[in-house]
Amino acid sequence: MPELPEVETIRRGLNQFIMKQKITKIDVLCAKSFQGTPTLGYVTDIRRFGKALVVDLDNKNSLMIHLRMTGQLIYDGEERYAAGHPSDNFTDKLPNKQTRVILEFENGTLFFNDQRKFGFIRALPTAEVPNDKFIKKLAKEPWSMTADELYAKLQKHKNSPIKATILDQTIICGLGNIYADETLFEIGIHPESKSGALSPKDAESLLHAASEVMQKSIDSGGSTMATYVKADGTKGDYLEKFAQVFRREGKPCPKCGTEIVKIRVAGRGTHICPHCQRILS
DNA sequence: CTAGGATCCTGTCAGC
DNA sequence: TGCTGACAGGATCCTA
Repeated sequence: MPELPEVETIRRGLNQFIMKQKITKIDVLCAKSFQGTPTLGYVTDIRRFGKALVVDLDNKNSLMIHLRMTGQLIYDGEERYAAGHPSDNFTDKLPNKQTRVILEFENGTLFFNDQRKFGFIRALPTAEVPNDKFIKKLAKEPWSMTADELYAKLQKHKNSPIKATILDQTIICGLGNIYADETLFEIGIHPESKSGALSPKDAESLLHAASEVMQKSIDSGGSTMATYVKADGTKGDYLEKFAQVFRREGKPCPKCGTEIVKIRVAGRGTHICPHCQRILS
């Protein structure tokens, strides 16, 4: 679930709360959620690779964390910092039914919650991080990629719908279901368009839109996540104020007023303006 | 090699 | 009320 902007928001939050702190104990409540051998030490760095986080420790080991669809990281210390899959339980008493791993720190506790158990924490030597089978395959993030590079990849997957192509982290890194829909809306391209139908200029505007959409979300302090449950416990309007099309089916397109429609593309729920987004051919 | 569909798992919601 | 199927902010595996 969390896409690049949410994971970056989590990274910044954790940087504030667990950097230089020592992990004193790790409790694995669900074996599937923790790969490798738990390891204790001081946090020396918190890095992000696409949608994955890597917590480096001073003992030459690292903890790679991938939240997948429903992962949450909630730090409970003097104050609580919660981010990840949005839900009411950000304010729950923890651990709860969805808590899979508990990392104890000197001054607080980090809970890894994950309803569907698709996410995981993986312990590995820090030196092996660049060779990790997931991290190794990641493509560049949109702001680091040239239009020529993207265009070449689109040609390589010319028969796949463009939405499926930009969800593939080995082609372009960071987009998930929300930002893919938002990006394609911004550039007025229908998600079912074949990737090969995009021109080099389309590739350029896609990169630009993807960068802007994700950067805007990061800049708003993870409006999509961290502020979802406000201090008083009420729900924030994290998607409402951000999304132009995502989960806005039945509502008017912000550009032209046509009703937004939900369809299915590449096996995922997909939101479009049928007037602004035409199928390229 | 690419493309498309099933699959991992739990929870919620719409429809009967 | 209780059941059923569809679906979910991701990625991998299997098949054609």
